[in-house]
Amino acid sequence: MKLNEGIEWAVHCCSILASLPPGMALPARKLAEFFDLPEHYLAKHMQSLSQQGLVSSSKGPGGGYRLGRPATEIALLDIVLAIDGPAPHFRCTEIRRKGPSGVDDKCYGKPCGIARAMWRAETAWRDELGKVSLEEIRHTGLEETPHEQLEKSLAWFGDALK
Amino acid sequence: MKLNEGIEWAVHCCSILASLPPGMALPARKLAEFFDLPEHYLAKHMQSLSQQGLVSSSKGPGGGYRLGRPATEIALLDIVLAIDGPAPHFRCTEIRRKGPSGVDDKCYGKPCGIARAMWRAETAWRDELGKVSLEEIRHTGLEETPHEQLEKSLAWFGDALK
DNA sequence: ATAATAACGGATATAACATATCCGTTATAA
DNA sequence: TTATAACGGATATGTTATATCCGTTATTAT
Ligand code: SF4
Ligand code: SF4
Repeated sequence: MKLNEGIEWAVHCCSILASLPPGMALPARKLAEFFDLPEHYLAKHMQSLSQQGLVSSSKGPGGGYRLGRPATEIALLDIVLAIDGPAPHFRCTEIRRKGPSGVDDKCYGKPCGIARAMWRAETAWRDELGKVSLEEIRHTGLEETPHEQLEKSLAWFGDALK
Repeated sequence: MKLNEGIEWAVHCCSILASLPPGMALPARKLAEFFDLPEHYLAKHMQSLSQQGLVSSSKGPGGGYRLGRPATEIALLDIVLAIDGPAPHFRCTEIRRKGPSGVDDKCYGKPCGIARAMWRAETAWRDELGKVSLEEIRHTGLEETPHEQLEKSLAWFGDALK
């Protein structure tokens, strides 16, 4: 199993948006250019974020994306779910009731212990992602980005926003 | 993202093997029949379990699979990893160093905060799966299986093992 | 007004991966 | 000797992820 690559892209983009001066917006085209990503495909992911309200969009020249709410109120989990969708990773197909020993569907109430254990693990995963705010991501990112790159980025965004 | 369906199959099969009388073995053919699964594909998954030592196999008539060690010493995590493989679900592609602001690779030491957060969540997931033993799965399964199905299963396996 | 920008949704095309089958080989028990 | 069964490799099929393309609408700048 492999997680959608778009998750990585989306988190990076949100982190950039979180550092944007208030009132400013960045179009998908610029974000794609900055990370060297396929423009139209990234745009699709940005639209997913927009549908979830994580970012707000504005059309036309000077338009683009900005955060939909403060970075302190966006969890890593929100971004992951926006891209990955809400479906649980483990989906039981009820094989217990198949085959020669299966009995009537009515006899099976709740999902079995296997499914419950898998879902517990998934809940632990989500909980952990829920604890991390975009603001933390942004802050850590800023601290750990090489100085030289920070300067180049600032200059580049300066041009882009002009 | 969707987890391999084989995980569900494999856990169910291991749970059956855990209830097998000592010394007995079940061939993949019988397991597939019992759960109404594609025989050859299930066989592939059983081979994965075998490679990891979770089950031991014996060839020839009367052969098949049995547990490779006591059910108390097999974790749900072991089975999941045997089928799903050891690779982490989140794989960062280092997009931070791409694009116009990227600098030399030497400047990036450890993985960034995004990757670390994603991996922390995955660790939480694995930890949760590591806490569940196959013996618990088996026990819970036995308790929650409808009476009628238990009887049918016992009869069916009685014939199969004869 | 007009032209350029940009989000948006839908329709593709392509690549990657999961699912499933098939085959030949080896080992082993009846 | 025959039948069973695991094993590994090759292949086929289906489904999902990845990526592009198009037409439309909204908005800004000229
Ligand atoms: S609910 Fe449990 S027993 Fe039923 S198919 Fe899902 S995992 Fe198997
Ligand atoms: S290590 Fe972090 S910054 Fe680098 S590509 Fe992975 S997620 Fe992005």
